[in-house]
Amino acid sequence: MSGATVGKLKAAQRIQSAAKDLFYRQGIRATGVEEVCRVAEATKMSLYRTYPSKDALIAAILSEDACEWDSWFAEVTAAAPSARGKLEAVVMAMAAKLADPEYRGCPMLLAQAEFPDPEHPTHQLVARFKARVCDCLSDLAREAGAAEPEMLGDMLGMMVDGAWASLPHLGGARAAETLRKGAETLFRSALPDDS
Amino acid sequence: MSGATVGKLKAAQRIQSAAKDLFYRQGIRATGVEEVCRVAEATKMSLYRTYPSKDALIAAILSEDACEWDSWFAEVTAAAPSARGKLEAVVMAMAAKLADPEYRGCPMLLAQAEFPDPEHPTHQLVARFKARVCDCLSDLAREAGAAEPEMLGDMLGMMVDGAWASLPHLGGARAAETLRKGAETLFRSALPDDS
DNA sequence: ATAATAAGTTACCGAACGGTATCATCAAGG
DNA sequence: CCTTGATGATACCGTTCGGTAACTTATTAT
Repeated sequence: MSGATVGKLKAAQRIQSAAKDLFYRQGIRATGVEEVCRVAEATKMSLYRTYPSKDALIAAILSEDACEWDSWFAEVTAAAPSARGKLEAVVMAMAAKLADPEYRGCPMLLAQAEFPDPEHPTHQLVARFKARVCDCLSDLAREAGAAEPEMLGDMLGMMVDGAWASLPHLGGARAAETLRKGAETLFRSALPDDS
Repeated sequence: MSGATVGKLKAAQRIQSAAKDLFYRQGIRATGVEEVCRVAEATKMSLYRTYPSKDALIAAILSEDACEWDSWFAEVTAAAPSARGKLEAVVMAMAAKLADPEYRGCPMLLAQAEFPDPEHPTHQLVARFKARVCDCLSDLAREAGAAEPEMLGDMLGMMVDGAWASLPHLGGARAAETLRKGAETLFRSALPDDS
C-alpha cells in the first residue's frame, strides 16, 4: 500500500509543486493546465484524477501555502523570549524574505488580485487567511501589553502587505529596510517601554 | 473636424471606459475583448482601429489612471497650508476612498498582480507609477522637515498599498481607520512637532 | 453634392482554453 | 500468477481567446 500511495502522491505532488511555481511566476490565469502537466512531467488525466478542476488545484495550493505560513510563524516566534520579541522576530523574518530575490510578492495577495470578485472562493480563502494573520499578530500585541492590540495587529498586517506590494518598485533591500523601520516606529508608539 | 473627432473619440472612449470598469471588477485577463465591446456597445473592429492590441488598451487605461492620480493628488493637497497638512490631507482622502464600497483595491496594484513577470510592460508601468507616488510623498516629507524624507515617503507609500491590499479582509471602515492611525504614528515619529 | 473618414456588420482565422474518453502500461500485493 | 490501482498516451470535445478581412452604413467638412 505504501508503495502505491507513494506512487500516487508522487504524481499529484509533482503537479501541485509545478503548478505552485508556475502560478506564482506567471500568474494563475496566465498558466494553462497543459503547461502545468508538461512541467510536472505528468498528464492531464493525472491532474484531473486528483483534482476535479483547475479551481480545486488552486485551492489546494493556497491551503498548502496557509499551512506553511503557520509552520513558518511558529518557527520564527519560537526562539524569542517575550511577546514583543516574537513580534520583532516576525518582522525581521519577513524582511529577510523580502530581501530574497526569489520572492516577487505574497502568493496569497497575488492570487486574490487575480480573482477580484469578492464572492469567488479563492478571493475569500485569501481574505480568511489574511484575517487570521492579523489575529495572530493582535494576540502577540495583546500579550506584549498594547493598549489597542487589534489596531496594532491590523497596522502590522497592513504594513507587511504593503511591503509585499512595494517589492516591485522599491526592490527587496529597500522594502525590507522600510518595513523594519516602519514596524519599529509602530512598536515604539504602541507598546510599553518595558516589554 | 471637431464633430468627426468627437465621433471618433466617442467610440474609443466608450470602449476604454467600459474596459476600465470591467478590468477592475472582473480582472484584466478574465475579461475578453468581445465582452468589452458588447458592454461598450461597439464592435471589435472599432477597438482594434484605435488600439493595436489588448495590451495597448490596458496600457492606455493605466496611463489614464496615472494621470487621474496626478489630478487627485494636486486637488487634495491644494487646500492644505503646510507640507505636513498636505501629507495629512492625502492620508485623509485615501481613507475616504477606502471607505467607499465601490473600491475594492488599487487598480494599478491589481493590474500589476495579474502580470507578475517583472519584464512585462504592464508590470513595469505600475512600478514606475508607484515609485513616482513615493517620490511625491517624499518631497512633501522633505518640505515638512523630516530627517529622512525618502524613508518616510516609502513608509507612507507602503502603508497606503497595504491599506488597499487589506481592504478585502478588514473592510473599508476598518482599513481607513487603521491607515489614519498608522500614518499619524509615522508622522509623530518622523516629523518635527512644529510642522 | 461629394469625397473622406469613422463606425457598424458579419464572418472568419488559428490557437489555446478547461475538461473528458478510451485504451495501454506497469508496478506492487495477495 | 494475476489482479488491482495508479499512471501514461493520445485523441478529442465545445468554447473562448485575441485578432483580421471585406464590405456597408452613417456622418461630416469642404
